Amino acid sequence: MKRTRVRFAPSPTGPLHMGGVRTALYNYLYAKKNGGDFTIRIEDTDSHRFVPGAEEYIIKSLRWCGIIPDEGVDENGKVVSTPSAKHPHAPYRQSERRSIYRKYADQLVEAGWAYYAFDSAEELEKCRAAAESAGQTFIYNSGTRGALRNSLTLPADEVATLLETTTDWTVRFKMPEGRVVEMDDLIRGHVSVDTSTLDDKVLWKRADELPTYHLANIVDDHLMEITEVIRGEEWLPSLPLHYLLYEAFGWERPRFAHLPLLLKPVGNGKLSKRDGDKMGFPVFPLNWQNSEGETYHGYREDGYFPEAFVNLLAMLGWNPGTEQELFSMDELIDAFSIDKVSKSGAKFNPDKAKWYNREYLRMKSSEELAQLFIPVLEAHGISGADPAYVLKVVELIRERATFVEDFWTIAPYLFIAPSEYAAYGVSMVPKPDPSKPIDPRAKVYDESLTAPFVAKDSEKFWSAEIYAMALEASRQGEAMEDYIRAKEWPIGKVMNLIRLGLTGSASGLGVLQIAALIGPEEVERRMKYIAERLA
RNA sequence: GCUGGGUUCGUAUAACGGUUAGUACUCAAGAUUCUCAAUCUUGCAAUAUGGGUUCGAUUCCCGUACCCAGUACCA
Repeated sequence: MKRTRVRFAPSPTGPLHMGGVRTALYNYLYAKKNGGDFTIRIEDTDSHRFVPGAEEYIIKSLRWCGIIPDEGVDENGKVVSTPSAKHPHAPYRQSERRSIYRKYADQLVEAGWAYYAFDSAEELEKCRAAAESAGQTFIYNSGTRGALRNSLTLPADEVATLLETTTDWTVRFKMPEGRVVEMDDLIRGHVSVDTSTLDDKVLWKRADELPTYHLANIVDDHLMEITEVIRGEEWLPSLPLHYLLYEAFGWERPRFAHLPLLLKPVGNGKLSKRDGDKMGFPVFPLNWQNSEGETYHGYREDGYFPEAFVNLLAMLGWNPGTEQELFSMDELIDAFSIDKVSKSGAKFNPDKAKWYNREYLRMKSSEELAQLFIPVLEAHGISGADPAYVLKVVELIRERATFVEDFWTIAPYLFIAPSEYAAYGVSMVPKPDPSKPIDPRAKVYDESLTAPFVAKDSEKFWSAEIYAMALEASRQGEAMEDYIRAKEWPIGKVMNLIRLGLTGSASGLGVLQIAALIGPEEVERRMKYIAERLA
């Protein structure tokens, strides 16, 4: 039995988005499930589209997710360029493997599976334009190659000269005529394609002496002893070519699995990097800044736990057939099975993503969450917070939080006094009730506190009354509820007013809980402040 | 256009010829409460469509519609 070996082969043309991470994850799960190796190979055969920093970003992203390669371009942050016991197949970057591919391209030409093509890009462009104006599509294949400039049509000596003297020729695959390629896909089952619909793909380019994806991919997968190729659905159309390439080389081919695409949450089409910022969710694992200085949001920076991100990604297009939804990486490895991967594209649901994060947040201990919360507090200018106090806050808020950041956004007033009051809250302060006139001179409450209201106008009597009750009640500390009930005051109204004073907001945590946390002196201070502000 | 792939509640999916078509997210209502969340309970909501095959089709076959991908000297 051959050892299972899979690879994740990204192209460093930009940041890896969540669809790419999912592809890597499924490869990783498959490898680990089968006790095999997960390798990373960088497919940088397109010299024009190389983006600095992209490769590093990809490796860092996968590491954040806990997807650690057994073998590959980078381990522990350093470049692996020369073969070693641990890295027998190095280098893992195709640009560093340049010298390998030429001989395979030539081998195919010698065997009659490929030929040299001398058509310039402009000539081909002309062919395409001509076909298009005739309402057809130009295909470089058995139907057209006889009329084009290549080693099949040109005399041998001219071919030899061109090979020597020009530098823009290519090696093209000679797509056989009239064959039906029968293929098997681990996810889709049997697929067949007629070769007459396929074209003579470029395999190798003299201009930069680099192979194209197709050649490099097959050669490297073979050399690296890959047993299963698990990749995105966009590769399904080139599967016949890849099958034929294995046949041409006489190599045993790996098994293939084409994963469904990740689709945008609303509307049609696949998830693109713009969708996230438009719809308010990240599409990248980590923040990414492009060359124009624009930053794209990352799951990490938006507060997602890597375990939650991995979990939600795993469940997009795969499911174990049970009702379990929460999986650790080890559980995923244990449950993973490629034939449970669905065939259709999965629309990403940001709400569900948040749900996953909340579930993971709830699984963490309050101590751990408090630890994570400290830096958030510091970022908001709260330094040197008492760890015991922070822990109490976390315990009070944890059930309502989705992200660690929420510990701050839900109740900043547990750390700083409110300076503004929500308009809605202020509007809820009771208005005068004509049917229930209050005697402004009643001496039930502290006159110094009710005075501002009484002095202004009778319209505010009722408000003043409530303020006075709230102030009085707030002085009772944690006993305020009993006090209010004993006095038979309208508990909801009084409590809401105290909450407004304490938090600046019309809704939120329990008043008693807030009072207990911030302490009686702070309660008094805040209540006096609101009395002055709203007078 | 052509070639290939896909199609179960709004979303992710379960049901590998026989179920009142299940679950989760979202949404709605109720309970609870000093408010808001959380929580609990209940509810709304799906087999794209037309033909076959079969005693019986979500499930198998064919057509149609729609969606997606590919159609580069990009991956």
